[in-house]
Amino acid sequence: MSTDGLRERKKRETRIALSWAAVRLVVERGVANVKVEDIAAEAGVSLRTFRNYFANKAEAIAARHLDRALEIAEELRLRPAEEPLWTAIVAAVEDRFPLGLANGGEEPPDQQWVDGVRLMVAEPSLRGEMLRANAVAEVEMAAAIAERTGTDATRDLYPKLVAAAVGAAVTVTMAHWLEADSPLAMKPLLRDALTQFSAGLPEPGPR
Amino acid sequence: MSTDGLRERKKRETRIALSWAAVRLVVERGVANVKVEDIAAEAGVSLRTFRNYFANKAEAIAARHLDRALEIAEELRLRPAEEPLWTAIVAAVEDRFPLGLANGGEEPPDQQWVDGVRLMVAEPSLRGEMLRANAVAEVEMAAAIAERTGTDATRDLYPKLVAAAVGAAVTVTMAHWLEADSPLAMKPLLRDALTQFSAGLPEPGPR
DNA sequence: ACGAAACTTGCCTAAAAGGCAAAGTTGCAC
DNA sequence: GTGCAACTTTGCCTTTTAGGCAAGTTTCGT
Repeated sequence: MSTDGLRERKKRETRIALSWAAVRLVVERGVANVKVEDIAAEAGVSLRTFRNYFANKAEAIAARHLDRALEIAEELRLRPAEEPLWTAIVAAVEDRFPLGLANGGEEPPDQQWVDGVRLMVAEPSLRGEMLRANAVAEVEMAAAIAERTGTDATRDLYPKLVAAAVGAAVTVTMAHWLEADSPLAMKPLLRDALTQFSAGLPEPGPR
Repeated sequence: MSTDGLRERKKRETRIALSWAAVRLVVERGVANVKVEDIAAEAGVSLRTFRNYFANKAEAIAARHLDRALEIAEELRLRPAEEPLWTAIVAAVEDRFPLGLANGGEEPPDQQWVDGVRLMVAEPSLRGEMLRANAVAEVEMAAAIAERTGTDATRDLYPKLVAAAVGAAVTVTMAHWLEADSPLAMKPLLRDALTQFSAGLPEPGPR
């Protein structure tokens, strides 16, 4: 999956170094107090090189998010073809989601980090960029779904709708999670959101 | 709905003038060949005033989209409370959607305009901003849905999921429509997308 | 009609953005 | 291994964006 020669590997490493540097600095100091120059310096490359990789701060920051979303699509492709669609989707998401959000999803993220992330995702430009990342990944996701269901990624609405539902489930879950005062468990929320999308969202009966 | 005194009205007018100017110029010339200064000039205000209204080009352009999305949420609130949720949603969307996309949805948009719009929405920064506009409107939408269904906009996932589904339906439909070679009718697509979200997205049976 | 509040504008500085070409690396064929 | 082609990094440079601040105008409420 990654013996592409030195050149490719270095490039990926630089890209990741830059985007992690961006995230770290912004979570620490707030987006307004980080210059692109700082990010480049932190990652050990020139400002001009930063611009070869990313058009702006937001894109650099959202790159981690994008990569994760693409991995979910990739994972979906790797799942056995016999597996029912939604089973595969839930598995793919839960598998690859342990969000690069914090370190690797291992240790419980400390409060300072969470606060920083909250501030970060509240930033308008960032939100847009993360949503865009979702949209990019949804194209891959839709293609994977089309393959798996024998639908047509170009002409049919279905695979696009499912892909969009997955993206929406992830987005809504993260938002809900970040808004909650008491720390919620992420996985059950995610599973719940995906299940509701797959099963439909009929109006809840009058109590 | 709009006798808010001169000040408010002028402000709204300026905002709209600016964002239409932005859209027109960008559709004509492409986003790279339009300076913020040009937009301000076209709308008859100073560059500095532009910046009082919008942080950047993308935001100005997406403002039309945002306003439309907010109107849909507003319309949902106005619908009779007895109407079933999804009936009301479909009606609200179809009612307010005749996309400011072209003139007002009346005349069939001419080819040059459609091409321009295609280029415009292909622009990465623009896509992000439009998605962000959706997200902003979805908050309102979720609140309206929560009211209507007796759920809690803060604690429950349901209203957020439905709002996200509406946003996704609109986005997917527009993308699908813009990608199609032959001109498709928008309304049936929209209705179809919404219906699928409400009813669920089970894997299509093997043919 | 008058003062408070809000809006517009110009001025100014810092930062972002991106074209271009020189210098440095890596990959590949021989 | 050598050498050339392709790609990457970097510095330099110019234009554009972004936004703080304060002076001048317009609108609002009483």
